[in-house]
Amino acid sequence: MRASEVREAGATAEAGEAGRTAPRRSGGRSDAADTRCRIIEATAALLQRQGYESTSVKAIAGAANASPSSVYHFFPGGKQELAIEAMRHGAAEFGELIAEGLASSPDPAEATAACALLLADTLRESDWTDGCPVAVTALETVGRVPGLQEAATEALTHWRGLVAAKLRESGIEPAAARSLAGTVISMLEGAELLSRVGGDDTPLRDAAVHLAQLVRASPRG
Amino acid sequence: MRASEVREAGATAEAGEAGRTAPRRSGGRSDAADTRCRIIEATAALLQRQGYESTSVKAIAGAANASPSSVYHFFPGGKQELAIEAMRHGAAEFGELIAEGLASSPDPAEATAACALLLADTLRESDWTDGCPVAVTALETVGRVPGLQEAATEALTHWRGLVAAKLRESGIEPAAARSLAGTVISMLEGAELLSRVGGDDTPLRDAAVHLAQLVRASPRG
DNA sequence: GTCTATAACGGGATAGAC
DNA sequence: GTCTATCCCGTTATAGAC
Repeated sequence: MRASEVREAGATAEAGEAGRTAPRRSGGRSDAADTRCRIIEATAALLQRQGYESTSVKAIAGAANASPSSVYHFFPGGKQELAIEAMRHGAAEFGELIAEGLASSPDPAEATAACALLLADTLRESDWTDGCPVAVTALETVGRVPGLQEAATEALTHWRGLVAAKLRESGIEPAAARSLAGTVISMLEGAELLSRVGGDDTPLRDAAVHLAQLVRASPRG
Repeated sequence: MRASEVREAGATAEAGEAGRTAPRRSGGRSDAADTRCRIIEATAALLQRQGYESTSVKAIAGAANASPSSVYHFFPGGKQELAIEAMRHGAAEFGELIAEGLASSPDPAEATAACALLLADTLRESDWTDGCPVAVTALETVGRVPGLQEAATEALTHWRGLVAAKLRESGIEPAAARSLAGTVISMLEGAELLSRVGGDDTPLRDAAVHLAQLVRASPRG
């Protein structure tokens, strides 16, 4: 989900109370699957911005233009089940963003730097709200909501795999590629944290430079 | 605050209900300043582990062996005011940890790596609970609790300053030192996130290797 | 300064009509 | 499937006794 879409969804939910009570034309795209999808997307956006504890089921329902009981209808496991599914959804989209950055150049150093710059642009253009969809929720619930921790670990592993594949394609040794890819994800996560908290994308831009340096210096890079 | 102290404090609070209701001998160290201090330390420990939203005033009072109204007595601004002060407290201690790591070697590359390894040990030995005292709370409340965001920014800036000073001492050019120091903090934050979520200190250990590489390659390093 | 008690509110979750 | 209404609980914060 792009930042603009998130903002639109939020605005619609806030301003569109009339739309919720008014009968919806049945020829539209508002079938069950669509409602379920809206709930997941709204949850993903809220988790990305506020994390798990600050996001109420009521707020999710409001943002998705649905009633709280609809949420429990589609997700009998309640907030936890929904959050897990939403995290997977957000993680997949974030993975596409990383893949887009990696694909921007055949040179692995430039591609890695491009990832950091892409995150910097996305974050700044969203007024420092659209960061990693996993970080806040994962840190908040580590050791206390196993399903979320598992989903977060899968996401981080997947992203690392994307980077590692790019590094290996470029001739970097598999063991070095794996380790370096983990460091790339660590750096992106940390720099995004600093950029978001400070309201300044310098950390992500510096990360781009230093990541490129690291990749260039790696064996067979 | 060390991990062992945190655990002791928690255990005391849970098992020591009798101690709370029993009259305390007035010759002890339980004066007002001490109670206030216990509240701050308990809050810092809980913020570090669970973040802001998951930490209730009741839980803080329990962990500090005090009553909720004592909390409001010392911190009329309520949870926010207390959290800000606790974050500053935790940030100062974390700064000492970083300084300890930096002081462990005259070589800036080894010193930086030592920081990452020190965090890895601290985190693992605390069963992945004692991470950065700022990260969770800062991410959770970014854009919504300005005082906390400000305290977090101050902490991150301070830590970066510690690293930058070490780099400059070693002859690295000031501009490069500043930028590289920011990247060091980014990497530590990100690697700690990955280590904590994954329950595996490999990211922090890999970060140690790659940070040392970066510092060695920096101009005049 | 610390206690007990409670107000005021919002949270997650459920029941049953339609 | 979606709505309205509601239950129960935990939360922040305050009041007043001691």
